[in-house]
Amino acid sequence: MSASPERRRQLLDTAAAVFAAQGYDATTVRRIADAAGMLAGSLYYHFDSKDSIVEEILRGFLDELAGRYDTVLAAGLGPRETMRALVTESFREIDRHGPAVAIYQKESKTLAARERFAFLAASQSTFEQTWLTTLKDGVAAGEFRADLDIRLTYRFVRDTVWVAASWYRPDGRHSPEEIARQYLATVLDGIAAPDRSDHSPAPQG
Amino acid sequence: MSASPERRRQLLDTAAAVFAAQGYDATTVRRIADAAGMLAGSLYYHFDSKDSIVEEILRGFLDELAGRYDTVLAAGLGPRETMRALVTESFREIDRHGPAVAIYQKESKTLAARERFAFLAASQSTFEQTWLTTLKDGVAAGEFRADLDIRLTYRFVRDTVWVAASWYRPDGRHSPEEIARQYLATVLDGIAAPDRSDHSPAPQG
Amino acid sequence: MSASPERRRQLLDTAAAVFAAQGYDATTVRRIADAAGMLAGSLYYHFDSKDSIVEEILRGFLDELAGRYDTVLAAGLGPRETMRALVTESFREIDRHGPAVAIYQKESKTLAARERFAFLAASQSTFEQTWLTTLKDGVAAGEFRADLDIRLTYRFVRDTVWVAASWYRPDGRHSPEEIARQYLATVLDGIAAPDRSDHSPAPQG
Amino acid sequence: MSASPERRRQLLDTAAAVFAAQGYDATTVRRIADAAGMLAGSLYYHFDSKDSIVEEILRGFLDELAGRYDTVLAAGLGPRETMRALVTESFREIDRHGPAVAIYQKESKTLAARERFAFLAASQSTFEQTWLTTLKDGVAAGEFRADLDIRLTYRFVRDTVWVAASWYRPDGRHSPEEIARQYLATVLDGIAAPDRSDHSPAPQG
DNA sequence: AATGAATGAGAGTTCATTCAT
DNA sequence: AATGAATGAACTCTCATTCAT
Repeated sequence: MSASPERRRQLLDTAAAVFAAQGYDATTVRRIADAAGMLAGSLYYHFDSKDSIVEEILRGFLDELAGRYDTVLAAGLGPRETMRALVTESFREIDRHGPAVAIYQKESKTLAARERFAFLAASQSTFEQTWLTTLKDGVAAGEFRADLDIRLTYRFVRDTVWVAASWYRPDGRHSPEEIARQYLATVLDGIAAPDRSDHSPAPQG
Repeated sequence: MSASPERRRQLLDTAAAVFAAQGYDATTVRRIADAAGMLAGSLYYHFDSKDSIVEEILRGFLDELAGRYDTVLAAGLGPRETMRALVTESFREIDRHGPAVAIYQKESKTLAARERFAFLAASQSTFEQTWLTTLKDGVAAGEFRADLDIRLTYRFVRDTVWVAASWYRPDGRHSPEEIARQYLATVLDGIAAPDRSDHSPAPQG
Repeated sequence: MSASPERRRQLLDTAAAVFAAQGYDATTVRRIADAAGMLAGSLYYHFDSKDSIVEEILRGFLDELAGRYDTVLAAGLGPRETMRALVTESFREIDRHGPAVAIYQKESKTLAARERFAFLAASQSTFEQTWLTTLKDGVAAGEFRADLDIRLTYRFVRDTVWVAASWYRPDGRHSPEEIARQYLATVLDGIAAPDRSDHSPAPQG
Repeated sequence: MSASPERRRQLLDTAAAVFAAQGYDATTVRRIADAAGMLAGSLYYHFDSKDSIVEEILRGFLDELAGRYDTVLAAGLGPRETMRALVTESFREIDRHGPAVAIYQKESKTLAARERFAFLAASQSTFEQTWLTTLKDGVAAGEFRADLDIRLTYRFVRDTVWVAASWYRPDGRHSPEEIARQYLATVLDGIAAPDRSDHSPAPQG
């Protein structure tokens, strides 16, 4: 259909920004077209449907992220460093494709119920495996606490990372690496001040 | 014979479940009516509009939560215990009104832009103050790390807590208190195993 | 159905006032009920339908008016005096049943198209005959100008009289008889000052 | 190839005819669309709402009429000739835009209560001034009877003129000028035959 | 590559009406 | 005599989509 892949990219970026700001269902095709400086009907020269637009946005984001995660895993770091790297790549992804991540975070649960978006569930499974394995290995290696509830921890980590897409601004004070560092400090070592053995509930012996 | 307020409550609960499952915009009034065993038009005997339904759901949740938070603050606990209590109340709220929380988490940003839902922004401000104060006090009291980025930490805490509403099932394995305990362990002390080489040279023998 | 004809009358008056103020189609049954201090459904104890309410209002008005006109005709006055009497009775009817007249004036054309309201067309025919005869007799008797277009004049007379229902207030400055007198002065003798033979278009010899 | 404004005009004319025939409230948007040979939804490509359609119809009519009246006033004729000209222009307007006038006559009172249609009240005031001034000047100049109730006369004149829109057919026997002449004969000189006994003892030989 | 006009399905909402109580 | 709750049809309006130009 479309001749220029660049135009396509522009349009996808425009659409992603609108979807992220208003929500997928609340976004009309006309609004995207407005933002792109054309009429609603004209979008159909470039894309088959509204669904196909989000699909392409989400696939692009997920493919890229999967690639980054694979690279991290291929490096064969220890669990703690792997986690550091995964988190950092995640915040970088938010930095690069914030709108796509925000859409993913907000809409994937609903979209995944539809056949067309089955790939969302598949991706999620893969990512889940990556994280569960890393956490489990970390516990086995004695790098993470032995009493962690792995699945619960996975959810906490996953959600806090992605939810950042809803407030992160690429031009804000914090670089993605800085946010990742802060985030990791919190998650790895906690926000409590270093232990002075006076916590209220006596530390279970 | 069911008095009006009870029927209203039933309908609100039904609606909340549907909104939470499908998203506000994607939910049709007909679908809510189906779930309630009536026709779409009949809903309008009880409510003015689709908007007024979510509004009532969200107001109910926010009012209740504000009350709980106030009780916590009025207890005058130290920052660490205050945080523990706030988190626990939050997970209990998810336990009681999961759908309402899920709607709040997913839709409030978009809804708050509309005049009718300005109260959402107001509530959020109040909650933000509660958390920021608690965190600041904790740092001042030496209970939380001195190097915390307060705002960033606030966001992490807020988001992880609320996002739990999207996967929490009241009949699941974990009670809200159990989840709160796990969560607090993570956030307060981190997921890293107590490290012998980095800082304190072996915590508590 | 209804026990008390008085209650019925009250309700009809209330309904007539609302219909006259808002128009038949724009008036909801609920609004009438509100004005009557009851719920919409309760009206159906007294009346079969919204249609039956207007029908009763209009029939009441038309029957009464037909009676008055008949009395006038039965008096056997000359055309000029007959006209005077018909006009006066018409304004009195507006005084007594302003809302009913206003509804008739505004809605009868549309309503008459429906089988149920065929009686409107019938009444109108009768009235038309009364007027046409009176005018024709007046011309024949030399009391009205010989060059009158009878049908046109009939319409002018009919419309100006009825349209008064839309602005007439029973408690206003003018009594119905006073308005009738003014009206007749205008229609019979014109608004021009008594002829001084200096009209612009030379009075055709 | 029909340029947008032409299509718009066509659709407005179609809508005006339907509104005039059935009444504004009783007219569904589907019926207008039917009459225009399209589906209901398609109308919304051209117009924002049903309200905006009547608004445009009424504004068009009122603007044009105001222009004609202004031209008449600018001519600086005497009161009697001014009146003649105003009446003639009014019937011509009915000839050109009968449906619009009929809608104005029937619906403006109800519509004017709504903010959007406040312009109706404004126009009416202007027209009222035009007529009151003309009548007053005529009385002062001795062209109209000294004992006229100006406001009452204004209402009679206004209503009879506009109400003609409800029965006037452009293809009927009478041209607008002819109707205006008949009408003026009635209003200016009355329908009574020149009377020999009452006042002037035989007008002009 | 884009426009202008239309489609058709379905959305939220209204409303006359019904009926058990 | 009236209420409270519901029905079901219809209404205005929106929107993704199509297609001739």
